Amino acid sequence: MTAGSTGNDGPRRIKSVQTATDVIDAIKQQQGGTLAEITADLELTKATVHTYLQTLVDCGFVTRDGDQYRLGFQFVTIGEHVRNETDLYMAGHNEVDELAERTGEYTHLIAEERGREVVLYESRGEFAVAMDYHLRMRETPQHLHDTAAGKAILAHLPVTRRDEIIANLEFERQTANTITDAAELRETLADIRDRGYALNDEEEIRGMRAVGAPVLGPTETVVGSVSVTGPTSRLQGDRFHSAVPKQVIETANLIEVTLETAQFDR
Amino acid sequence: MTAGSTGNDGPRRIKSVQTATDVIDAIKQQQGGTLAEITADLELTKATVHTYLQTLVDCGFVTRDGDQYRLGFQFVTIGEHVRNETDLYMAGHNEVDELAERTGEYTHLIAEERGREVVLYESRGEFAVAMDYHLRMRETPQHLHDTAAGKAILAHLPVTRRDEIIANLEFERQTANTITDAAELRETLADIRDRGYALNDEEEIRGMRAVGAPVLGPTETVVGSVSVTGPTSRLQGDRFHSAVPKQVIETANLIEVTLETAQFDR
DNA sequence: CGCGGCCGTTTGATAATCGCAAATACTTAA
DNA sequence: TTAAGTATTTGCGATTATCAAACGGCCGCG
Repeated sequence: MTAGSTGNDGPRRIKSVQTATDVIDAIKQQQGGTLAEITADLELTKATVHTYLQTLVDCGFVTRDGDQYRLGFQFVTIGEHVRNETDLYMAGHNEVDELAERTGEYTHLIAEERGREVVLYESRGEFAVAMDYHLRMRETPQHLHDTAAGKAILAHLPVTRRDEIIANLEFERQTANTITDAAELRETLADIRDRGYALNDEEEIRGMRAVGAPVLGPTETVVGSVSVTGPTSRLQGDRFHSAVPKQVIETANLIEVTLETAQFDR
Repeated sequence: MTAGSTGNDGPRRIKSVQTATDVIDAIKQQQGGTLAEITADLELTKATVHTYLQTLVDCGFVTRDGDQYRLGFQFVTIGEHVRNETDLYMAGHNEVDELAERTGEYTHLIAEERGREVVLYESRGEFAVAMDYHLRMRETPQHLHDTAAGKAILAHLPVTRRDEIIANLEFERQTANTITDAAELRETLADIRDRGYALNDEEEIRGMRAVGAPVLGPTETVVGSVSVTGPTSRLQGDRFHSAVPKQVIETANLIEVTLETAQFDR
């Protein structure tokens, strides 16, 4: 049979690059492993995976220590490069530091990519206790519907993108408060647009609340968001519904001004 | 002529992955660009580069905004993941923060990979002035011979690796003080081993000094280093040659203890 | 001591893929 | 409208990736 008979339509892609991505993902999820272990997660031969690993080591994406393969520090340095190229990060990380100082809680600077939230920067206020969760959230892009920062962004995206993202949401329940259907989410998003800030009332993690505000660009397009996260015991009443929202919005506005004013050399 | 006649020996590699790496590098160096611009840096056809870019976008390594291609935030999140998997980072970043508080200067936590230094973490003390250089050093792996942290690592690497790295050094002169030949470097490294700490006296950047100490693992293998960097005006006399070195070594030792004690769950 | 099992590595062969050239579509400017 | 610049698609031949199978190294066990 001919090659074309497989019904292989669609735009053309480089299969080897997709395979390499699979290999990288496998290493990432296993937190490093031997050739045999990595191969087990991939529908490929040991020999093939071996060739990919050698190539990725050459290119610096993977390191090898004995028979353990791990992701290379190149991801750290390129990641740093990407952050420093991002106007939102350059304009915002100092403000987010100050917000952490003023509130004493964890603060985050968030961007959106492919319908997920990306933590560009995290700052820890003096009352913020060590948590494991903040590692997870920085490592893996989270959904946009169950965090304050995510909802703040989602609320201000262009309608078409918003609809597209909502349509692809899985609404996995994290806590009793997680929003689990599209209608409820849309209502909440309308509220957020009216108020100018988003709340997360133990919707992602039990015992944790958060306040988020969008950072808008010149043409009202949302470029990201800022948020404050802390235990429900400290985020209550007036502080949760008025004082902290005011501070978060103020920070977001300051970042907006910097974004429009400052020239980030390119 | 037949395909085999090219004398293509050497270990087998996936060419498309190497090409994808070239594409990523081109985007990185141009700080993003159009298809035409990226193609100009690569000995490939526009059509070919186009297919690679589409693939990389699919895989999340590249984002597209209109006709501008940029590296994706996936590098940020994977980079974060790699850092959090690194024992040295988990054991050291708090100590490096404290060192910054105590000295008031920039402090760094450094690892080594492929003969270059990688900035795992940077902390800014209250007297540390904003610098552009610290962005550069975090983005691009630096050589090991012209920084305090680098020399501290190099001094304690196993002889074979050290010789290998020194043999591949280019000794590019950065300032009047840069060490520019292997003999001089070896002498300095011997001193560093005797003293237990490394100095950088305006060898990388004019006006900047630094003190670095190695972080050693259980079997005396070096796993990284810690350093303090500041203007020569503040790092002088006793402070440069005794007080700060003492603090840097203390921090490195604390990290060593944490590394041996703590169980980083895997 | 030698054997079996379990790694990682190499290799031959061929189906499948990549990469170029050229054609096509899409945008903007004049 | 044409023109000139983009980005995208496609046909096709040379190159390459992939698998199976053989190889080599290491450890533990009988």
